Amino acid sequence: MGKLDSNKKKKRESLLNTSFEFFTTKGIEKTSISDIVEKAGVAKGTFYLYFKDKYDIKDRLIMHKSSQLFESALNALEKEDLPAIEDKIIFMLDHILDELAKNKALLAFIHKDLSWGIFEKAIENPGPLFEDVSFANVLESIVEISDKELTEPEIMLFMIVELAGSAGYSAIIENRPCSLEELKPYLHRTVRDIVKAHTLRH
Amino acid sequence: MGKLDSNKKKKRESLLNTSFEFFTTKGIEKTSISDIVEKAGVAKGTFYLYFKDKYDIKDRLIMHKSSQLFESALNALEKEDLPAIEDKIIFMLDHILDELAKNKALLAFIHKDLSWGIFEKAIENPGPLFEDVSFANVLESIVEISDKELTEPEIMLFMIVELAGSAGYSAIIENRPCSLEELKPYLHRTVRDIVKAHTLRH
Amino acid sequence: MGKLDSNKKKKRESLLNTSFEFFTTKGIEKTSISDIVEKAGVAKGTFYLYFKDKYDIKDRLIMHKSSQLFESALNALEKEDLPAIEDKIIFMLDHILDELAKNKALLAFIHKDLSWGIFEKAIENPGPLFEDVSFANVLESIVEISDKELTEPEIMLFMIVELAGSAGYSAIIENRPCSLEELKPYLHRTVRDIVKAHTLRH
Amino acid sequence: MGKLDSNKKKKRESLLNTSFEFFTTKGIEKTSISDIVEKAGVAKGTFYLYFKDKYDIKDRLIMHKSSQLFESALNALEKEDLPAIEDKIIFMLDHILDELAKNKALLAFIHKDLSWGIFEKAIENPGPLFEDVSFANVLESIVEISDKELTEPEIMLFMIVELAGSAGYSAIIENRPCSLEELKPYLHRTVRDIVKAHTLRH
DNA sequence: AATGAATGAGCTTTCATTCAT
DNA sequence: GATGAATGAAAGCTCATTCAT
Repeated sequence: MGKLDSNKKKKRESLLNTSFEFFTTKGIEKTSISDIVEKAGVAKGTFYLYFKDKYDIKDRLIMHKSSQLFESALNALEKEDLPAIEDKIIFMLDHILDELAKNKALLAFIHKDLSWGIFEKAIENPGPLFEDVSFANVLESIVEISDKELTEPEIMLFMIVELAGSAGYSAIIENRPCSLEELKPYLHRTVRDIVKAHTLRH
Repeated sequence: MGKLDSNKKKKRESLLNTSFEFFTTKGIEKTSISDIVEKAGVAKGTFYLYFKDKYDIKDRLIMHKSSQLFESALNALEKEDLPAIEDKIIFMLDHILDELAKNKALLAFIHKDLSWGIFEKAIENPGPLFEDVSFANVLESIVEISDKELTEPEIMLFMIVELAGSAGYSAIIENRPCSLEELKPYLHRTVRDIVKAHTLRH
Repeated sequence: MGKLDSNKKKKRESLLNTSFEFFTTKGIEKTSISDIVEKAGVAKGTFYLYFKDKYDIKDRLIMHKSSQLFESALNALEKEDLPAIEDKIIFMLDHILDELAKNKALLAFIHKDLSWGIFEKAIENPGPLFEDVSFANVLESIVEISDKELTEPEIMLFMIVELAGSAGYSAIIENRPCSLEELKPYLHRTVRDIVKAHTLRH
Repeated sequence: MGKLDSNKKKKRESLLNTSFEFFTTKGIEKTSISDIVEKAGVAKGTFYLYFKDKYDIKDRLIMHKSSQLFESALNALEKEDLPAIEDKIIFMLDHILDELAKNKALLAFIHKDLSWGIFEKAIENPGPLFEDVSFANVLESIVEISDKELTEPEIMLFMIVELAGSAGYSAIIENRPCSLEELKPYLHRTVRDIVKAHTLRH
C-alpha cells in the first residue's frame, strides 16, 4: 500500500470515528458536517470525497457496529460448550447486552435501527454499502448451531431480537422497569419459552 | 368559558392538529414552525405563546395519541366477556395493533417512544405536561382486571409491551419477517407463555 | 400607508436598486446574494422575504427598466407632431437608443433579453410578476398610431426591434462597426424600407 | 507528428468536445471543470495544462463553430450559380439558419456572441487564440463575390448579420413571432432592401 | 393577546485551483 | 507531462426566535 493510499484510509477512518463520537454524544440531527470535519482535522470538501452525506456515514456506522457485536458474540460462543440452542442464544444475548451496557452511547446510537430489519436488509442488499458486514453469515450460523429441528426459525429469531433489543434498551438506558441484571432472568425465561414453542417434538 | 377562552383553545388545537399532520407525513425534523403556523392559520409569534418549541408539541402529541389507543382498547375490552387475564391482554394487544395497522403514519410517529418508558413517565410525572393523560389509570386497570395472582406484574407488562411494540412495528411497517396477521399467532403464544411465567400456582 | 408598509417598500426598493447596481457592474453570475444584502443593509433572510432568488429580481428589473424606456419614448412622441408611422417609429427608436447610449450599463444589462420575446411574454403573462409593466399598452399604442394600413404589423415591429436592438448594442457598447451616430442613417433607411414593405397600397 | 504529440492533441480535442456537449446541454455556468474532465477521461490537473479556464475553452469553441458555419455556407454557395450579390447573401443566410434550426443547442450556445463583433475580433486578433479560424477570409470572400459596387459594404453586412442573427434566434428557438419558414420571406425582402440601399447606381 | 417583518447564525454543498507524487 | 486528493472560500438558502407594533 502506497503512502497515498494509507493516507486516504486514515482520512476515511478519522471521519468515521469522529462522526461516531458526535452521533453518540450530540445525536445525528444536532451534529453538523462542520462539527465532524473540524474535529477530524480535514477540510469540508474532503468529507464529500468520502461520503455522500451525514446519513451515508450513519448507515455505514450502524452496519459496522452491529455486525461487530454479533461477530464478537459468535466468537465468544465458540469457546463455550453449550449444546442446547436456547442456551446458545441466551449466551449470545447476554454477551451483546453486556457489551451494550458497557457502551451506552453505542446502544443509544444503534437502538433505533438494531432490529430484525437490519438482518434482512443486510442479507438482501450485500455489496458496496455493507462491504464489511457478514450478517448473512451471522444468521446462517445461528440456524446452523441448532441442536433441534425448528419450525419457522426466522420468526423465532425475529421475536427474540425485537424483545431483547427493545427491553434491553429500556433497562440499560433508563433502568426501567428495573436494572439489566434484574431483568435478565425474565428475559431468559421468555427466550426459553419462545424456543420451546418453535421446537418440533422428536 | 368565555368567547376569548374558546378562541384560545381553538388556536391551541389547530396548532396541535396541524403539527400532527406534518409530523406524520414529513417527519419532525423536516417540519418547520413556519409550516405549522402557516397551515394552522396563526402568526409565527403566536406559536410561542402556546408551546416552547417543536419538541414540546411532539411530547404532548405522543402522550395524547398513546393514551387514546390504550383507553380505546380498554373500552372495547369492557364489552367483551373474557375472564382470563391473558385473553384480556391479547384482546387489547390485537385491538391496538389493528388500530396501528390502519394508521401507519401514527405508528411511525409514536413507535420510537411507545414503550414502557411512556407508562412510567406518565405515572411519575402527572401534571401540566400530561394533563390529559390517564396512563396511571390504564396501568392500574390492567392489573386490576387480573383473575390471577401475578408475580412482578410490572415486568410482565413491560416485556409484553416491548415485544409487541417492536415486533408489531416491523410487521406492520415493513412486512418483516411476515404480515401482522401471520405474526399474531406467534405473538399470542408468547404472551401466554409470559403470563404463565408470572402466574403463581394456586 | 403605515410606517411598517412604507418600511417594507423601502427595503424592497433598496434590494432592487442594489441588485441593479451590482448586475450592471459585476454581472449577474458574479453577483451574490451576500453582495446584495450587505450593500442594501438588510439581513440575508430578508432577501428571501421579498424575492425568490437572484433571477426573480433580474426578471423584475428587466421588465421594469424596459417598460420605462418604451413609456418614456411614447411620452416624448406625444409632444412631437409626426404624422407618418415610419417617422414615429424612428423617433422612438432614436429616443431609446440615445437613452441607452447615455446608460451603457443599462444596455449591457437588458440587451440579452430586450428583444421581441419580452413583448410577447409581457402580453401573454400579465399579473404579479410584471405588475408594473404596461407592455400590452405599448404594443397597442404603436399599432394604433399608424396612419397607414399595415400587413403583418407584428412581424414588422419584430424585425425592427431585433435589428435595432442588436445593431444598436454593437454600435453603442463596442463602437462596431461604427459609432451610433454614424449608424443611425443606415438604420433609419432600413426601418423605412421595412415599413414600406409592410404597407398596403392605397 | 510523434505518438506523444498525437496523444496530446487527442486530450485537447476530447476536452473541447466534451465541453461543447456540456455547454450546449447544461449551459456554461452550470458546467463544472469536474464535469468536463470526468467525461473527457483526463485528470483535473490536466485541464489546466491545456486551457486557462472554462471561458478560455468557451471562446475557442464559439470561434470554431461560427467559422465552420460560414465556411460551410461558402462551400455550398460555390456549387450554386447565383450572379447577384443579394441572392448570394440570401443563399448563405438560409444555409446558416437551416443549419441552426437543425441544431438548436448550437444556436443557443453561440447566439449571444454570434454577431458582428465576432467578425471584427477575429480579423483584428489573428493568432494563437483563434488559430483555426479564417474569418478574415470569410469576410473578404463575401465582399469579393459582389457583382455590384457597394457603399459601406461593412455596415451593410453588419446590419444583415445582426438582423438575421437576432430575428432568426427568436424564430427558431421560441417560434416567436412565427416559425422560421414563415419569417424567411420577410427577412429576404429586408435583405434585398438593405443591399439595394448600399448599391451605387451604374 | 396577537402579529409577522426582520434577523443572522448556521446549514449543506460546490468547485476552481493547487501541488506532492 | 499527468495525476487526483485535498483544499477552503464562498455560494444559496433555511429557520427558530425576537420584538415593535
